[in-house]
Amino acid sequence: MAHTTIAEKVDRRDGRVIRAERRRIERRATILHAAESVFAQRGYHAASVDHVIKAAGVSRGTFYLYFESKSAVFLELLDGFSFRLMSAIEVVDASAPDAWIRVLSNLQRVVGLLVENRALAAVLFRSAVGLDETVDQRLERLHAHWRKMLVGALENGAARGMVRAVNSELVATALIGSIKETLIEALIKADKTVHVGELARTLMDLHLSGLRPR
Amino acid sequence: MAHTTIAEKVDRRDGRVIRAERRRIERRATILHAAESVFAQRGYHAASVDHVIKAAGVSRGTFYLYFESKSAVFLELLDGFSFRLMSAIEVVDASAPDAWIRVLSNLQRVVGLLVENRALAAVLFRSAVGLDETVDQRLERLHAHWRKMLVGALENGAARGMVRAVNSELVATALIGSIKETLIEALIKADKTVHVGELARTLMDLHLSGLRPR
Amino acid sequence: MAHTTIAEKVDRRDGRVIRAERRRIERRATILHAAESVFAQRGYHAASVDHVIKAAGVSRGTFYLYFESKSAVFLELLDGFSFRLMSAIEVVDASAPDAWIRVLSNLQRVVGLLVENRALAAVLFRSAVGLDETVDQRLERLHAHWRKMLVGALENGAARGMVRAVNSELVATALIGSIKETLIEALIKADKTVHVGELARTLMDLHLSGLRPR
Amino acid sequence: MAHTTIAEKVDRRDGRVIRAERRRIERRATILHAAESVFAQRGYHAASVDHVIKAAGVSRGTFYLYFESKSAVFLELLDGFSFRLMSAIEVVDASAPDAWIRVLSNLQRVVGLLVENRALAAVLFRSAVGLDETVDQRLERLHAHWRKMLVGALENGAARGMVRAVNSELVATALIGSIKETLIEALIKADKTVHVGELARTLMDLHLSGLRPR
DNA sequence: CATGAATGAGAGTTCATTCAT
DNA sequence: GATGAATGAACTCTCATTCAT
Repeated sequence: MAHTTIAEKVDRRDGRVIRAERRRIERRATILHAAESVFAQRGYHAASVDHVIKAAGVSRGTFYLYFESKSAVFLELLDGFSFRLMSAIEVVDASAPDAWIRVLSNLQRVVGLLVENRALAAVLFRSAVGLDETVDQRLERLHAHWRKMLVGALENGAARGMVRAVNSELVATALIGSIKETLIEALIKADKTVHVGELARTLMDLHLSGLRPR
Repeated sequence: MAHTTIAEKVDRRDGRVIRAERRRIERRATILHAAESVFAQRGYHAASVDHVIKAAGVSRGTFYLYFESKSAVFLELLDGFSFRLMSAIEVVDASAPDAWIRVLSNLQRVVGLLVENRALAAVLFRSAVGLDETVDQRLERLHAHWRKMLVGALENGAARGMVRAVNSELVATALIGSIKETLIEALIKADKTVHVGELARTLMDLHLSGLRPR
Repeated sequence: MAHTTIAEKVDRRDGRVIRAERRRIERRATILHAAESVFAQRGYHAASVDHVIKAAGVSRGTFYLYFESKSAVFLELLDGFSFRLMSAIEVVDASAPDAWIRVLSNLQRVVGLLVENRALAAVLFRSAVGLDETVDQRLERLHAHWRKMLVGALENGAARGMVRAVNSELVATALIGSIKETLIEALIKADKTVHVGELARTLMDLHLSGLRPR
Repeated sequence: MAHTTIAEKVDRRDGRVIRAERRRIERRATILHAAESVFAQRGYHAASVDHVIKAAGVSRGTFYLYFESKSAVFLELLDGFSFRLMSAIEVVDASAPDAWIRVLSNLQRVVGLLVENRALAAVLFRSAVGLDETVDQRLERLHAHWRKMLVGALENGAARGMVRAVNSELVATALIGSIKETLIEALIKADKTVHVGELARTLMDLHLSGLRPR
């Protein structure tokens, strides 16, 4: 992306450039994966560029050839993961009869994705603040994005009578918080097997029906 | 402190010793407050002893005269605040007719305390993991303590018919998460005025009645 | 070193890699020599990493690139020198007719080596104790090793009738002390020219024949 | 010595001053003793002013009221000990029939003194160099003094036929070295009981008769 | 005289980033 | 492109000394 413009690629499609391009992409991926596992194991701060390049089998200089900085790699991991998370969420038609089942499916897919990528998920959720100015800002933005999505869904749902009318900003934040916290707990502390289904169902039941005895 | 016996202190209660003692306490408080705001602004890692001493208007040596280490100050802030938080919570008799009102009062007091000490609250809630072994452990312990308390309350409440039976571990974690997240939002991002009452009421209403339309 | 396999090194024996390798070795030597002279001038404690890097014309980071710590450099100097010293000593067959001449040769070689490396010798002999646990232990070990060697030689010599029977532990220690002290004097205080031959001969004569008039 | 001149003492011998003076002397001694044991236990460098004042039960300021600096205390200990050592040596008339016995007595007294004050002796002997500029210089001076004394004795003895003619400078240094080294060994490493008599006798025998079989 | 709070220069070490080869 | 040697600012912490009280 950085040094080889698309124009160049089109210009000399004689094989050489293509192969070099492929090499570039592979190298980038190698470093990215190495960084992921290092960050996941040690957290953002305790993970050093040294750890990453050793895990990737790449020289120091090469690292900086493919990534601007330590925080840039982290940012990219963040973005990629966030994208996959977003992609797992399917828009639910509130008027459909199985609307709630579909919401539950969404939640299950999200939880499943997080559990599958537990290491990265843990890093993303626990490395809350103070890592690096750029990283902090991006995390903030991601959060804002998620919250906005949820706010929209709540208001939409309220309009269609699926949920009752609430302070949607506040409730959205609360829902995110409850998901994050239960997942952190589930991912990091407990024994490694997480019942994705139960977790999702319990959360949904709680938020749907509340704690008051029926 | 070492060579000033209690006798001596009593002997010369003519101002000298007393004033010195007061100065010590004030100095300590100055540093502690400076540390609080620095930690709140930058997070544990990005905050350096240098920042703290400059904010406190104190020399490097003085800092280490009053605190053993950077992590020691942080730990002290943590412990002190956690204690005040705990003290704000009153045990509620589940069979009392005004039980829910008292729970709401508890929640309001906690939220109020957090809002009043927004800087410290931010530190407490947002500080990432992987900072320092001691700090990590203490944060973990605090969290475990809070969760255990809530789990106890939920199970007690379920036994008395105040709340329905749920997976109390999971629900406790979810509740903590929702409180944490809404408070982080309220404290840091939004305009400085937080409606303590509304926040507490909304949270309680959400968790009590859920989102399903009545 | 880590990612440069031997194959690679062989592959491009066209100068590049070789020159880099040589540069590394030279740099290491530069730092080591700088450290040697700094340690010699100021002693272990008064010598700081700062002094060393300034003397070597090298940055702080570079120092730690080549050596693990301040004590590591010192230890390396110690070990290297001790090895050369040991290598200078030839085992003497006590039954040979020129045994004493060979002992004298040994002594001369040792003294010569010390005089040639006066800076290092000074470090080795004068450095005080209580500097650093690791350093202390190593110095102790070296000393013990030398003493043991001498004790063995004395007992062996006594068995073959070359020397008379004495408290070999005590005498070995005394011999070492006399060598150390005369060398410290010779190396550091006096004018720079030391008569290696005379020093060795005088010492040997003293210890062989004693002070009593013949 | 420092703040109360003799003139003052004579001026107002009304009791007050005298008592104050006595207090001063006692305090000074207290600190000095504390320093001695601290230095002995930890060596010059590892011993801090903090250790000393705590051992003496005296405040930081008071320490600096009686001694100019950390090194000043050490210097004073050094001087005092050196003085006692010198006082233990009796001038031997080389023409007396029991001259050698008297030399042995001297050696025994010196060794005995060192053994009695093993802690301090060890510090003095092992803290060779690089402690502090002032301390280094003083140690050098002390050494030079001892050596000069011994050189004089050797030359005197040679003139009277008590010992044979040797390079007295070199031999004096060698003798000092052998005494120092054996004492360090005896004082620090070995089990606590040192046979003063044997040590002195062995040393003297070695230096008198040498190692050559009779 | 006595105190001990305050100082700040200096210690060793780390690590993200640069750049000559 | 790729390398890894080199950099230096920044970090936490120590301790001999000063000085207001």
